[in-house]
Amino acid sequence: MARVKTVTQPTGLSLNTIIAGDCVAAMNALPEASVDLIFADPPYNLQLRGDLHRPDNSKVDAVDDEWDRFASFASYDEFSRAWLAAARRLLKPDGAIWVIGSYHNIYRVGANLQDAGFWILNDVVWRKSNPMPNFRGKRLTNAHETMIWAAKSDQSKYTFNYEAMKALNDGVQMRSDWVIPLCTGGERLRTADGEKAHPTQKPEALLHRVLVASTNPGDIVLDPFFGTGTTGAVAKRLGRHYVGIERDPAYRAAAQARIARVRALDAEAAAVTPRKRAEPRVAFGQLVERGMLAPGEMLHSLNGRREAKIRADGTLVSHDVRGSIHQVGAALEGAPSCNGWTYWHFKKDGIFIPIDVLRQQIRAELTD
Amino acid sequence: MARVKTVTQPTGLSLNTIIAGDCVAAMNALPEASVDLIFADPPYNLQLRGDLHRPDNSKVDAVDDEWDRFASFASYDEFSRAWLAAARRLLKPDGAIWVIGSYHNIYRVGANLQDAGFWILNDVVWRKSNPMPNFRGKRLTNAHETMIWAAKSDQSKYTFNYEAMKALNDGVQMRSDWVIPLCTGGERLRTADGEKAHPTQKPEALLHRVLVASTNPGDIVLDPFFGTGTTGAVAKRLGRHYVGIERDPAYRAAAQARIARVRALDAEAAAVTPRKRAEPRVAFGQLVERGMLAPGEMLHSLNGRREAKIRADGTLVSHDVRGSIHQVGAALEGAPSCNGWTYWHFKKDGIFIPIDVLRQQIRAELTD
DNA sequence: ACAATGCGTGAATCACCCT
DNA sequence: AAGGGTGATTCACGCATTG
Repeated sequence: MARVKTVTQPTGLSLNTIIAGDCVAAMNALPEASVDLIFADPPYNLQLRGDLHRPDNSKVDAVDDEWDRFASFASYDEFSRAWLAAARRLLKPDGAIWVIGSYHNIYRVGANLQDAGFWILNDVVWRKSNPMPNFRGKRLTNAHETMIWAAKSDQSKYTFNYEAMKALNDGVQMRSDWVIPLCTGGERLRTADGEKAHPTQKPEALLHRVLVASTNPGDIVLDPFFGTGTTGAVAKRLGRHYVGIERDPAYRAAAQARIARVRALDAEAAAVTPRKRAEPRVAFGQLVERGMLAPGEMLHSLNGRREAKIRADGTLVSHDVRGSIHQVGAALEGAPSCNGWTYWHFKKDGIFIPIDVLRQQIRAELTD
Repeated sequence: MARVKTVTQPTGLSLNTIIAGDCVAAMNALPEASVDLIFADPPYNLQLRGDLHRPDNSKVDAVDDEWDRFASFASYDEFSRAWLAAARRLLKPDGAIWVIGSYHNIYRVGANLQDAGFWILNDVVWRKSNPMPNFRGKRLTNAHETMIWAAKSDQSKYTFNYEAMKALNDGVQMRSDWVIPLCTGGERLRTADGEKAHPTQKPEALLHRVLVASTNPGDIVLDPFFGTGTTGAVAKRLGRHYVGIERDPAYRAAAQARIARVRALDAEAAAVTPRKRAEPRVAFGQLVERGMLAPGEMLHSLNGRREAKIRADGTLVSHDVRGSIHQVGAALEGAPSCNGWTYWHFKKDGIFIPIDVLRQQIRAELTD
């Protein structure tokens, strides 16, 4: 993935570039249903204490507190609806979005996101290991931010790399609360005079987990509030394509330079543990055809209480129940469903061995 | 505080009682500006579709009660606006509210709460130490719920017991994420036939922290969705007054009996011993996400004879062996098990450093 | 008596392919 | 488009039972 090179795909999208301009206008200029994932870190300058402006930029007279508040929330909602609608149009049917925010704005964003037809999959708490303390002692230390992960619709077959997340979490399911430190130290971009290049630069660790969880290598990730390009840097490293939109030229320049320094990982390093479902399908009948199991042989449940006879066509029979390994297992257990591969065992030298080991043998041959 | 006795205050409020009826109508019948704190656990509008079974085929006992069913987001919003308006009227000018919810409803509630004029002080994440797993492996484990803490207005001089919170948290500022287990075991109320008395009973530890943080002894706490009375039980124990509203007679009866069994503590006894912290678990994947080790980088055994490449999901690959740091180490050594933290080393300035030193670094951050 | 093992369960928006 | 078959999928903790 070149750092400045612009690749034009059949979608008409220029990949791995930063688009200058307003995010809504820029998104509306891109082809619909062309993007796999959107990561959005929208501004939340609600301006609740200072001057208030209506959506048309006219100033609100501070007559009445209720009206002020309403005007300011209403204009933020209007902004949220506009960019969420543009974002939803860009997503492929099975695409998904992540939005990050704090209590100032996340409730507005979340409600508008639901109203737009997105289907929330999880909300994820970024628990900061090193938050800024509350200096005045008037509230709790604000030690987290919230991310909403949502599919384009409740019909979407969204991407979730379950096994990879489980691996990242030492073999147990990844939870909805993630402990990750703030972006500080060498990772924090600085201007020439040592100022923070961007006030709210997100840690790359956060984007790493987001992209590993919900994209595959080669996917297209759009960030409409690109800032200094954390999304682009992590996408490039992990072998995903990015499209950034940012209106501030200083942020764009910082992002461009930053992403240029990133090296993409080789495919093996970027790879994650695949889902089981992706493995080639093997029919039980194949074990019979190959003589790994013989018609007439008996299969047993692990506890030894159930048994069934193998028939020549790869079905089982037990008393008056006939059918597939799954159907017979489910019927005998009175269960709604049953994975016959792990339920049934054959006997060898007096011990029960799951028939799944035979399937794995065939699969190993297939991938040789 | 007597268990059934009704005390009529100058406010006209009957304290330490459970009012039967619909929460909006009941609240509107109470005097305005008469309550110090409101704790609300409204229906979540879960929108569950089919049945869910565990991998062992047992059925999950889901929340399917009539009170949790709403026709649409619009009708849920209407319901939220109605009870929030009634609640706000009841609060004293310096009063505050807590609302608990999940991603299904909390964004609707939060936005409507802001629109009603409440001023959010913090959102607080209840991190469940023992959540139910995601059985189908399609999402992250939903391991938290969200509470919004808001003052009646941005002018309110709300109560916050900063020092008490700090003491509860081993002498450091209380954060906005609270680790508390689910309500199970002896605390969970059961019917005569062993069923859950209420499907969503909250743990007393949660209410304990809420009331210690944001009320003083003698304060009046209203709970418009009283259920089986967790708020009342904890309020009584801590020397606060409660007013509950609940329309289900079975829940009211269970709450009444429960609160009767509670003994109010004297002030001294209310002090809580700080909990001891176990050493936090650190996943190898966190080192990768944080950039302490890069995907693609090689790890080495101390003798230099074995090496493996790091992948993006925190697994290792060496020849055709893939898996966790422990699994790959064991496989390469032909050993039944292997502690990957001490087995694997990274190379820095020509010397081998065990990856365990990086884990220690993360642990040091977490326990600061 | 105490340790080891097994079982039950919790606010859950929990498939997907092929015919 | 709808229906049917295959087959993937769980963590922490309390409590009861077994050793």
